Amino acid sequence: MSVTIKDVAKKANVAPSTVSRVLSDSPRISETTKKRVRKIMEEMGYHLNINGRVLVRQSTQTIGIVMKDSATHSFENPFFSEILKGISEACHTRDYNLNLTTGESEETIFQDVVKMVQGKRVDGIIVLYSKKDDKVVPYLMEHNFPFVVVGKPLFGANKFMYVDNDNVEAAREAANYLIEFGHKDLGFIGGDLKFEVAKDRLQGFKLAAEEHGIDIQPESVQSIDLSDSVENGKEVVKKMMNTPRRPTGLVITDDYNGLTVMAALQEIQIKVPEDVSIIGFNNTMIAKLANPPLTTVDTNPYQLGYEASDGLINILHTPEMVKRGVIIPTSIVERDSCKPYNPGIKELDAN
Amino acid sequence: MSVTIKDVAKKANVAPSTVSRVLSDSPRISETTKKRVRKIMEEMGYHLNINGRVLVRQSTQTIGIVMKDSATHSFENPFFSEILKGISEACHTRDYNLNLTTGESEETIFQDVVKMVQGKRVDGIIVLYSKKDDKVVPYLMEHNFPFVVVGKPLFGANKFMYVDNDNVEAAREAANYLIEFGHKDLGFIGGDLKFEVAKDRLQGFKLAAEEHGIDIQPESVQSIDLSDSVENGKEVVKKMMNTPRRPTGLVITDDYNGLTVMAALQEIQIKVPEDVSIIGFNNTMIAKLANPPLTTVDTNPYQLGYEASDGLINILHTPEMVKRGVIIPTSIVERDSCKPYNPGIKELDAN
DNA sequence: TTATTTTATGAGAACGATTTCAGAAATATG
DNA sequence: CATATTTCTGAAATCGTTCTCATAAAATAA
Repeated sequence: MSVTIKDVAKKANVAPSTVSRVLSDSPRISETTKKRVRKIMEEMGYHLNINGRVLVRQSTQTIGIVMKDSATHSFENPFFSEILKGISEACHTRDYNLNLTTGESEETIFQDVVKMVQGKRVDGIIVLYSKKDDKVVPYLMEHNFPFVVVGKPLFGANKFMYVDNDNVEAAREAANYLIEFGHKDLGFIGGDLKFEVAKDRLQGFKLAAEEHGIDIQPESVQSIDLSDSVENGKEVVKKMMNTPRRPTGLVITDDYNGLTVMAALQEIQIKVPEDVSIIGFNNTMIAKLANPPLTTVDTNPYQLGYEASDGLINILHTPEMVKRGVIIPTSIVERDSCKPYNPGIKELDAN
Repeated sequence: MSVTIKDVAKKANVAPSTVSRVLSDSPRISETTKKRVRKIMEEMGYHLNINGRVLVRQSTQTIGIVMKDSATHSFENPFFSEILKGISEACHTRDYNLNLTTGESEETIFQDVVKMVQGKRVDGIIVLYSKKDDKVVPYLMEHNFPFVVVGKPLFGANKFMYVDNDNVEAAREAANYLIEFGHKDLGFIGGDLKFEVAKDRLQGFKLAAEEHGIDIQPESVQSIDLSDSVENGKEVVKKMMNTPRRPTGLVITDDYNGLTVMAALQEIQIKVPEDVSIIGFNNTMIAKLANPPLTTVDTNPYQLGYEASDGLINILHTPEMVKRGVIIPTSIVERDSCKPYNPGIKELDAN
């Protein structure tokens, strides 16, 4: 159908091998024939068929992306979009392609991964989460397949590369930020504790409280996640705010959830930041555009993605030179959702 | 390296062709040998190498996604994430793979497309935008490559498939919604007019105004888009609100921009919906979670993506059965950002 | 029983590139 | 001028499948 290397070879009166070498700009071909062959390629409208190359090179030059099951709506979360953007750009500069899993459940995603690996569809994989009892990472390790995880390494930490934030430290800082503002009743609204991020951030939060001799009411530690309905999420918040020692400062592990919290607070007439200060995570555009704009921990999702991608490609090229772990720094970006604690408020509103 | 069809064949004492036929469950192979071969495949840990198949079948079973240049931040917009989710799920049910362009500029994206097409990396392409003077669609048409565009067909409409909303009607309805609320001074904040969506929605907006004998102040029609900085966007809004006949009802062509508008209004002490009613587009989670929750035109992005994907795959399977255009219905979902016009307000705030 | 059809499998040529090995031509060396 | 080197190109195997065509064996018909 379309013009192949052989067609070009015939027309140029050279061997296919020569054409192939011209294609890869081999120094073993003289400039004159290169020019001639290139001209003929142009004339005939030749274009490399990548699949032939893939077969012999045993390399697809594409990397696979594994997201959490879309039941948990990762697509909805701008955090993932940002990571994806970072990955995408790193791939582009290194001339790699991107392949997305399309599975919806944990199981179908796993099958996608198997297909990618065994079918040799991709050269390496980026796993966009870290979760206990997940089959993906163990599978990849077992099969010795190059991969990097964005998140905390759960086991065999020294056996594969990961890119992560220091989430316990980040959460500690977030809590400290509120504490420094004088807040003594702190609340934590995290995500699904099956994921490591959520655990780490909770740990950091507790750590900060402990260090400052603040004790946390059990009711003030809750989790909502994207698989919950918004209504559910709001319920959780309302319940928390309806406890005797309701928090005046909230650490929320995701900007997206931050919006849910704000919506809930709005409904029960609690004002941010006047009545309660909240600090989010990720610094996605959501935080910037929220009303009021959200103070948040910038986890640099773009860079998370970029480093993961770049690191994976490095591993692919020089497997011996493995960067074991990359920790992307976090920083608090101050906006308008936090305020020094105003002792008057509490009594006034208490019921 | 890994076990191939030939290895299995040898061990099972059959020809490679037989193994291949077992793989595709051909009725021409007896159940007994099928069973035997399958068992051996299992034992040897055989797994199909997709690349061999791709080469002979001349089909990759993957479809390519082309987004607007990421300079315009399409990744950031949950609207695209939703579309992507729809595409992803359609692909999954039909067992197709997904390949993303990684280019950042219009030019590099175009090159990505050329690579996809010429390199035979994908069987078909979904173009996630419609834009005048864009090279992608003409290129695909010229090369007779299967594709569908999400957006309005610009030329050769009867030559390719598209999935779109009726954007002029949708915008007309949005404007009417405000008009029915008694708003007489209407504003429009659109996106980049290079894109067809933006044009259509502006047209619909003007149509509604005309039909109701409302004349629109030229200063009340502005555009901001994602490639602008947030600050720029806010400036535009503030300027518009600082005109003698400032609008009391705003149609905004994207929820995302809706947030920008709300942030700007907030800064100049204009309240939504008390002082100005706003209606957004797309019904992304942003709208749901905004403060106040945004009344918005639901464009069903998920379905937009799903239909595009599904349609493309249909085209790939039966090229003769082309659905030329699919129009996804829109509907207004009412939330809290719109209110009947309160004549008092205007005079009160006017300066 | 013989001829004919059906069923089950095998042989081998693709698919479109890359790459090793070898050899011809050109150049350098003695 | 003969030989050794270097430079350039070609032949052919290979990557892992699929698929057409042929054929042996089994089943059916005559």
